[in-house]
Amino acid sequence: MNAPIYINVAIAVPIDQTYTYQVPETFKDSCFTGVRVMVPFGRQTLSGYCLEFTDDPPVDKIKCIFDVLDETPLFYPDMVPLFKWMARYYCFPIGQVVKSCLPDGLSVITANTAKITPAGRKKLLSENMNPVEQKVLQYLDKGQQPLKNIQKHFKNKVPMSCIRRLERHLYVQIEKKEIRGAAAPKCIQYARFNPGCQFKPDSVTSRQQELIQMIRHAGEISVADIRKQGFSSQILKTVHQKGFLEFFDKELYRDPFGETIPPDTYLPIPTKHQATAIQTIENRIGQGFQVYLLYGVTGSGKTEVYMRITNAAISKSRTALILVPEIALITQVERQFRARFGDCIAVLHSRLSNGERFDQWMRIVRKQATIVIGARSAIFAPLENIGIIIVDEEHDASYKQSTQFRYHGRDVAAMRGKMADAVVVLGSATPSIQNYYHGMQHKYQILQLPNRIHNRPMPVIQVVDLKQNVGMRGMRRIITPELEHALKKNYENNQQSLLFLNRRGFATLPVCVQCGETMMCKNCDIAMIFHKNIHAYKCHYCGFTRPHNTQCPNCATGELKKLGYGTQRLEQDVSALIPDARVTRLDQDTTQKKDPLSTYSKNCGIIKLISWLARK
DNA sequence: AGCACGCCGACT
DNA sequence: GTCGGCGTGCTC
Ligand SMILES: [Zn+2]
Ligand SMILES: [Zn+2]
Repeated sequence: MNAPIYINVAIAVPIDQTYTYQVPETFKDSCFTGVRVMVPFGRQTLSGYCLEFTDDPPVDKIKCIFDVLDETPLFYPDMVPLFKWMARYYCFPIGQVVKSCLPDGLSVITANTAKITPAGRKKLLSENMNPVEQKVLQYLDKGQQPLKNIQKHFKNKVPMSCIRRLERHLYVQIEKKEIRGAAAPKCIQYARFNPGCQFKPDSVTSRQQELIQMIRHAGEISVADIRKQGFSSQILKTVHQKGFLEFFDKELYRDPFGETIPPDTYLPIPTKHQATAIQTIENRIGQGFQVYLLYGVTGSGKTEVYMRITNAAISKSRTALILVPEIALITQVERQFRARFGDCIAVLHSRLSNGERFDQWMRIVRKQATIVIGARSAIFAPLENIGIIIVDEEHDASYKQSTQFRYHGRDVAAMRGKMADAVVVLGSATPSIQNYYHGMQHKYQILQLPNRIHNRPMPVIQVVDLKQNVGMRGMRRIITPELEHALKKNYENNQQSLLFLNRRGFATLPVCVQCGETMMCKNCDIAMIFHKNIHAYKCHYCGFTRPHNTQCPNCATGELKKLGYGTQRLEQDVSALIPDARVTRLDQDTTQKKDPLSTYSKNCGIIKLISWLARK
């Protein structure tokens, strides 16, 4: 008789505790740290995460797990101490910590689902029944529904007791149902010639023979491609039934960017400071935990340092994790890394679809990707044996999650690095005070890149006091003579100009000509912004809109004057100022696409990017 | 978070 | 009596 196996399970409920379950013999070979398990929890059945094995159960009454949901663990055991640390440090229930660290769309939800019974259908015909119950039965007659949906459908007007009464009278049956998340590896059906068959050309029609020839020629080909070549699904079915070809599923890797990037052909020679930084970090990889603060001015070539030290980690058989604050920047960094490292890169960020994110996650778990580039949540990527964690633009506030589980990506990075004996590199041209202090205290080591690459001079900065424009109207308040001159000079020299303005929209201040009040959002107490493209006022906080001809809500009759200067207006005015220049606006309204910076890096013509990139 | 239990007032 | 509203406590 083997000793019973116990596991500690974290369940995504707001309870600051794990629970111990027994693993029955049937699951002893499939239950690992990092898989999800279905467990009985009170009267419910929930999915939980297997965190660790244990020998001594804390209480006497130990239940058994019902099922193991994953073949492959979703994370490696070395994440468990990090989960526990985060749960304590950020005061967040451990089950929900684990849940928020894993990609969305995996959670299996079990819902109490109500289903109408034959007796219920009969009752529905008899007509003499409580109207509320009748409505519920009619609703369920169209198909079974989770209890929550019933509540939602009837706007909480149906008391639970009513449903329970229906159950008691056996008009409905209530049982627990699993609703699986949508994210599963996307598979494509492929066909190939069945090598085991005895192919007799005279046993098929000429069209069927064409198909077989084509498939034999191709080796393997997706069913979708076969259909594209004009073969019907019927003919495919027939040939399959005759045993000449076989179908198989191939997992599709959804490349979020789908483009091939030519490899780097030459390596830039590092500057003296770069070389020192690279050497220092490289020597440390594999020698234990250390945080470096890479303090490099803009244009000093931090990315080159990142790539060199990533390469060092890879050649020491370790993995690398690169955190970038903005999704827009991920694309840039990814392109450079892909050019040097090829396909062993996974990308994780919030704009991937659940399916794409799941694919990337599993590529990392299966060690098909050893370099991960991503935004904040990528710090939880299931990499094993991490050699280096790089946090680019370390000072950036978007590393701090500001809802729910309020972790700080940069601090978690430091802790993960510490637990994994990895090297952590925090890069910034303007380090955060906290980390600079750590550097001064020699807790972190500061590496400086004081010069720009190729000894390019630092940009000339001229501060222009806008107070000199106080009396001006329209664009002259914003575009000073100095700026106009600089823009025109750039245009004549065939160079780009970038203009930054931290106000989205066209007019940012709708003021009533009659009473002088500013029109605020009725929900949010901030000014409504006029947007030219939708020709309406919009609240940037809640999205509430009002039509363009809205009258002052305060005095009800006053016209609104569109004051204040936003990016759309700047775009219009600059176009008027230099009519031949190509002007592109880059703000949240135009940046929704996955690759906003591509135009920026490709076009060397005369482009003005009027924008506010950094933060909403 | 669910879900039970239990107590109490408002109805048949 | 019974229904249902809500406060309290538990979940391996
Ligand atoms: Zn008014
Ligand atoms: Zn609003």
